[in-house]
Amino acid sequence: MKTYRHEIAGDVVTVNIPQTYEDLDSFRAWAEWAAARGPIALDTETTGLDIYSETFGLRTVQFGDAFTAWVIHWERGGYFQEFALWLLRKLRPRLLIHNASYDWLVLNQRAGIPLEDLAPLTRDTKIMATLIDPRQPQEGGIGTGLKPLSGHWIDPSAPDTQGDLTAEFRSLGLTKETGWRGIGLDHPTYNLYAGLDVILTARLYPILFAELSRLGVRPMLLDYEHEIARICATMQRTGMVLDSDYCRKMDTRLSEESERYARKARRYGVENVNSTAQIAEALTAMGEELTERTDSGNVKVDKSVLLALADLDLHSWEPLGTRSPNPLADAVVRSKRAGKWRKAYVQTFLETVDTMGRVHPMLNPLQARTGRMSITRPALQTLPSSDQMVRRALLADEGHVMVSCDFDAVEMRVLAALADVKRMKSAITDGMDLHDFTASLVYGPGFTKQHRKICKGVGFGKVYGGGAQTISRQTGAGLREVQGAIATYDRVYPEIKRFASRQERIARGNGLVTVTLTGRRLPLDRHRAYAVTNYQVQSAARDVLGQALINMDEKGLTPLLRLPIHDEVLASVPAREADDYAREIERCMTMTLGGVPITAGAETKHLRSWGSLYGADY
DNA sequence: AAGTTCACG
DNA sequence: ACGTACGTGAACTTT
Repeated sequence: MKTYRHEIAGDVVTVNIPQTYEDLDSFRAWAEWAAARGPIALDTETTGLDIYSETFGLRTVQFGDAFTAWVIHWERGGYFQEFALWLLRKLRPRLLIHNASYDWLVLNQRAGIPLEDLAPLTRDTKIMATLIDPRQPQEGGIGTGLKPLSGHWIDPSAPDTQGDLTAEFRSLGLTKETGWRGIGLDHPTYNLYAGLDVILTARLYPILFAELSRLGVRPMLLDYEHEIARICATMQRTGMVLDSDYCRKMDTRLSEESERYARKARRYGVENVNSTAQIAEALTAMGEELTERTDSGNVKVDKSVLLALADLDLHSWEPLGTRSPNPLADAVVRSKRAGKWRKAYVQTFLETVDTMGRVHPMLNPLQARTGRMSITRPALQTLPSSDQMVRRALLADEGHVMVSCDFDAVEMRVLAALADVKRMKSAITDGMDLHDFTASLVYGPGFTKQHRKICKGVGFGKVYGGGAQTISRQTGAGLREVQGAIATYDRVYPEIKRFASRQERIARGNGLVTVTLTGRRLPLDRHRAYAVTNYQVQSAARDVLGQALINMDEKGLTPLLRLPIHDEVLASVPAREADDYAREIERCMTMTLGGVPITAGAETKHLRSWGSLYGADY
C-alpha cells in the first residue's frame, strides 16, 4: 500500500493508494466499516472534461471519510475496477459528491453504472453550498468550488488541489489541458490531492448541513435541487442529434461570407473587423459622427450603431431608407456576424459531437445567482433565434420530431403572484392578454398598438427594475410619454411598488439577502438593492421551470427532454404521437402559483430540426 | 485581466 | 433624496 499523510484542520489524515489485491481487500474492509457509520465521499479523476469523446478516460475513483481516503486506480483495470464496482453496485452506501452531475456522468459512461442508480444515493455538497450562498468569490461570495469552500469552512490552508496540480503539470512539461491525461498515475501530488478532495468533501458535508439548518433552508428545497440535477444530468447524457454534414457546409459558407466582408472592410482601412478602435477610426475618417460611448468612455461601435450607419433595421436587417448606407459599417456587421456564428456555434458543434453524432452540452441546473440554469459547450441557450440557420443543425432523434413548449409570459405572471397584484391576477385568470389589459387601464378602451408596446415595455421595466430612460430607449417611445405611462401603471397596479419596497426593506434587515418563495437565499449587491424584484421574479420563474421538469419526469418524459431554456422546454418526441406528447408536456408545465394560473403552449411543425420551429420549414 | 461585443431568455 | 434594466456564455482585442 502506498500511503500519504497530510494535515487538515489540525488532524492528520491518510490517503491510501492500493497497489495489490491485499491492499484492495483492506479497502473493502474499510468500506464496509465506513458504510455502516455513514455516507462515503466519492470523487473521480479523469483525462479531461469531454466525457463523450472517444479518448476520454476515467483514471481514478476515490472514496473516503473525514480522515481516510482511498484512491482506486481504475485505469489499471482488473481487480481495481472490480473493487470500485463492488462498492458502487453491491455495497451501495450513501454518497457525498462535490458537483455530483459530473461524476454521475463519468461513472455512467466509463464504469457502466446508470446515473439513475447513483443519484438516489447522493448528497451533492456543491448544491448545498449554492443554497447557502450562490455567489462566486469575485462577486463577494464564498464560492461554490471545493477549494474556496474548504478554505472558508474547514481550513484556510487547505491545498488548492486543482491549482497546485496545474502548476505541477507545467513543471512536468504539460499544460492545463494535457496534464490531466499526461500526469503519471503514480505521481505523488496527483494521488495525494485526489485523496484530499474526498476527505474535504466528507468534512464539508456536516458543516454545510448544519449551516443550511441554521439558516432555515427547507430540506425540501435540497431534495428538489437533487431531483433537478438528476433530470438535467440525464438530458446531458442523452444529448442531441447533430446534422454534421449540414454543419460542415455551414462552416464553409460562413467562413466565405465572413472573409468576403472582411476583405471589403479592408478596402476601407479596417484590417481586423473585431478591432473596435480600427472601426471607430475608419468610420470617423469617412466623416461619420460617432456620438455613443461605452461605459469606460470609448467610442461605441456595436451592432446597433453600425446597423444604423448601414441604414438597416436593428432586428430585421431590412433597409430603412433613412440615409445613404455606409458600406464599411455594413461590411463589418456582416463579417462579424458570420464569424461569430461560425466560431461560437458551428465549430463548437463539430468539436464536441460524439461518435454517435450527438452533442452533449454541459447543463448546470443551478448556475446563476438567481438559480437559473446555464448550458455550455455548446451554449445551446444562446443560439440565434432570428434566423433558423444555426438551429437547423440540431435534430430530433430518428423517427422523432422536435417540440418546444413555452410558458405564457411567465415572468409577468410570477410578478402578479408574488406581489399579489389584484387586477393583474384577475386579468390573467380571465385569460386576457396582459399587455392589452394594461393598455386599456392606462389609455382607456381606445388604446393603440403603440400604447400596448409601451405598456409591455413598462412591464419589463418592472420585472428588470428599469427606469423611464431605458424603457424609452427600448420601446422607441418618447421619454415624457413613458414617464406618464409609468405613473399610471403604478396607480393601477399599486402592489408592485409596495412589494418592491417591502422586499428591499426585508433584505436590508437580513444582511442584504432576499429569500424567495421556495426558500432560496439570494444575496443582493449593495449598490443594486433595487434588483430585488428581478431576483425574486427570475428565481421563482426558474423554480416554476424546475417544477415542470419534475412533473415531466414523473410522467416518464425525461428521456424525451433535450433542453431547458429558462421559460421553455425542448423535446424530441415520436413523430406519430407528436401532438399527444405536446399536450402532455403542456399539462406538465401548467400549474398555479399564488392563485395565478401558469400556462404553456407547445409547438411542433412535425419536422426533425430545431430550426423548423423558427421561420421557414426544414 | 479587463474591456467590448454579441448571442439568448 | 435620487435613480439604477436582470441573468447568462463565448470570442476577441487591448493592456
